[in-house]
Amino acid sequence: MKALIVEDDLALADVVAFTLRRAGFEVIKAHDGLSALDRWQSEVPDLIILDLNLPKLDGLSVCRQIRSQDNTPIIILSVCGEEDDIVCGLKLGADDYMIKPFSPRQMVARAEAILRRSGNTIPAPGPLTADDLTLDLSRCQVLRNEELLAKLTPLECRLLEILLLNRGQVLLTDVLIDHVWGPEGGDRGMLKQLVYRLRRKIECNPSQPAYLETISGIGYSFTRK
Amino acid sequence: MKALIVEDDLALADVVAFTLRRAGFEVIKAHDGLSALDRWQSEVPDLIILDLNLPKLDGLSVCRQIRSQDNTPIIILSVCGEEDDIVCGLKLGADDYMIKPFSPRQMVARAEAILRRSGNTIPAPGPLTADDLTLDLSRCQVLRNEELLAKLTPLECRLLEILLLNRGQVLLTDVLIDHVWGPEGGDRGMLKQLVYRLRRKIECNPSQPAYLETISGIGYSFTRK
DNA sequence: CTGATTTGTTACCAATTTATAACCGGCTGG
DNA sequence: CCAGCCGGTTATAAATTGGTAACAAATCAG
Repeated sequence: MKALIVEDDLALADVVAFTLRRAGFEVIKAHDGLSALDRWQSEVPDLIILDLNLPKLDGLSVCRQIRSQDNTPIIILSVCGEEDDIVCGLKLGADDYMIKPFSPRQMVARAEAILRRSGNTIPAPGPLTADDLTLDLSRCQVLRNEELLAKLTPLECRLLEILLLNRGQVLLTDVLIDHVWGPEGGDRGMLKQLVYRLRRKIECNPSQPAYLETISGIGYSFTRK
Repeated sequence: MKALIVEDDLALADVVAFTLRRAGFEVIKAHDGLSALDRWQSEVPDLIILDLNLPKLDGLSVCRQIRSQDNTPIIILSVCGEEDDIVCGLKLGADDYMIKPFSPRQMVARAEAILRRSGNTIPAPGPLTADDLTLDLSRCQVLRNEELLAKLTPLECRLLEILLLNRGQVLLTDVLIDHVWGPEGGDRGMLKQLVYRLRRKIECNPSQPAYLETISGIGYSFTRK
């Protein structure tokens, strides 16, 4: 299941991308209206998340262009106070809308609802593994080589989840905070603390992490050695 | 006995499906009006649960179409505040209606009432077993190795039922609450209490449960050891 | 109506989880 | 150099959670 995110705010685009990836989507991005149409034609996504306020070509035009050719499900994003644009977008054939700011969970829920309506099946997220580690999300447990390594708390579980979903990539501190606590929910101190506790549970030698690497000043990364 | 569920909210459709299956129905689903008619013609269900608010073809139209050809029992679903639609649906020949949210039990009761009225017999659910335990739903009794272990109260019975139906899986507290008390019906305190009482009846050592495992912060699971 | 059973409510405790603050060493930019 | 930031560590406080118990309210059977 492939989703195209069209959003000029890079930070927001990242949050949306990670959230959808976690829900099992393959994600591609575009940061202006023209490249959005490019990507749409070349990649043929199953779902489009479309910001209305875009450089080069505004979201409503993108919406109209796409609708003139097929009915790929579209969720439009808009800031509070632009109700007219939303109505306009829905008239142009968009399937749903969301007002910024919104919670990642809400977005996944809407995306799934729309795909369901358009007759698609929702991908089932498989077990998360990396190297010899496996994360059992339903039980909040980490296994190493099939055997129980540690029981995680709900927050630790969410942190490890997003790290594993994006293993090998560097995740910005803000992105991590957003995913674990939601918008307006956490700060760097709390993340520092959470990383520390997670390392103590999953690293053999927590002071010299083998899995959870620090990228100073940027964020963290789950590295496959 | 075959039931067709027409509902675009997949989560709700699942709950309804689950409930009817437990009551002994074979269940098929449709998520929009058009496919509902398809399924109805191809599967010839004995009962239809029909949401009114549907994509592609609305519930009232579906109802009219079906009634124009035969009188398969129909229960319509509607959200609070759409009384007009319900009246309209009943005029079109629907047999009963329910306002969302509703409890699963209520739905089974209505379904059985309608089938009884139309001269059908109601299926008898089979016994549920796991490990050496057997739950006799009709008598609210738990057997261990064929002999009586405990008499359960109706609520305890419903709790054990959903746990056994999903043995090995982790069930979220909210899911359990919904199944036992219905939406808007219970809270975590009541569930905690119910689990406590159930454990005292079925566990050899209630303070170190062998069957009913706690997944802290998440929910419970019936584990087969 | 009476008594037993079932269910809901409240309180308490222990354990766990999460938040907050303080300290330290290293690095960096001025 | 050094002031400030960053990240790791430690300690402690606050909040949450789950188990237990006692009791009140509701329900049900005789």
